[in-house]
Amino acid sequence: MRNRKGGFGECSAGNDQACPVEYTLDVIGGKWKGVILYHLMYGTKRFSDFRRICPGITQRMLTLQLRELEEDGVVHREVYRQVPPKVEYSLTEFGSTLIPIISLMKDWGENYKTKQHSKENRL
Amino acid sequence: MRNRKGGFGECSAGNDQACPVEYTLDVIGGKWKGVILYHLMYGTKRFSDFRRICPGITQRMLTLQLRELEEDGVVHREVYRQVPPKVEYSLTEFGSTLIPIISLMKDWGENYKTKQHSKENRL
DNA sequence: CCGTATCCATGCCGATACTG
DNA sequence: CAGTATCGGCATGGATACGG
Repeated sequence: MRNRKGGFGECSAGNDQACPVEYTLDVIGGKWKGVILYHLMYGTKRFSDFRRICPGITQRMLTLQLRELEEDGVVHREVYRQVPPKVEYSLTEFGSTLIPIISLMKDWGENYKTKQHSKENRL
Repeated sequence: MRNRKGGFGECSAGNDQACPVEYTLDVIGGKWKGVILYHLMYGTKRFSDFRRICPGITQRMLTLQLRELEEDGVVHREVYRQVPPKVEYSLTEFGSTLIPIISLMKDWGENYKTKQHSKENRL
């Protein structure tokens, strides 16, 4: 189970005591999931909103990542049956429990992305 | 720059205002980086320690992930020139700034990995 | 003990075209 | 507007053998 995208490594493969950190990364660590969750923190978004926010992502990938987040119960998908179609994505109550983590990652990224700590720059 | 492993998505590709969350995920989001950082929180580890802790990871991948963490300045690699060789890995001071995030991810994983929130189980 | 080198299968992901 | 379908390149990562 939960092997869909290759998943993140588990210590003691198949062990129930596998690192809890990996479980979390399995939920939020997808290539575009960080961006998606980050923007959902600030409110409901439509499919086209994400396409505008992240021009780099393809329809295919956006759909796949949103579906996985939905599967994991962190994102809610509300379909309005009308023409033209309208779909709204939002954090579920469960997904909201991720907000402290996303916020911390946002803060950390803001603090350190400008400062270069990579080895080559410290030589 | 920083395109080594495909990286995580950036909103407004090439924009400096790209999501800070993605920068963070780029550092800690590698397939095995979560496990590695998780265990380094509790102290210095040797190469062979990781192999014991994570039987699923190959030497190749372990090396690659450790090198990337070293490149990013979050992990320090101490080589003892002796026979048999001995190499110790530890968090740098910079790497320690990630501890709050790793800890939160650990807590979240522990709290929710047992409870099933995935869609199929909520039907 | 701690790696590197090489080969190669898998599948991720982008590009493109098409549908309700 | 919000997707699905299909194809294919190529990076990711496993297996194995070898080096300091």
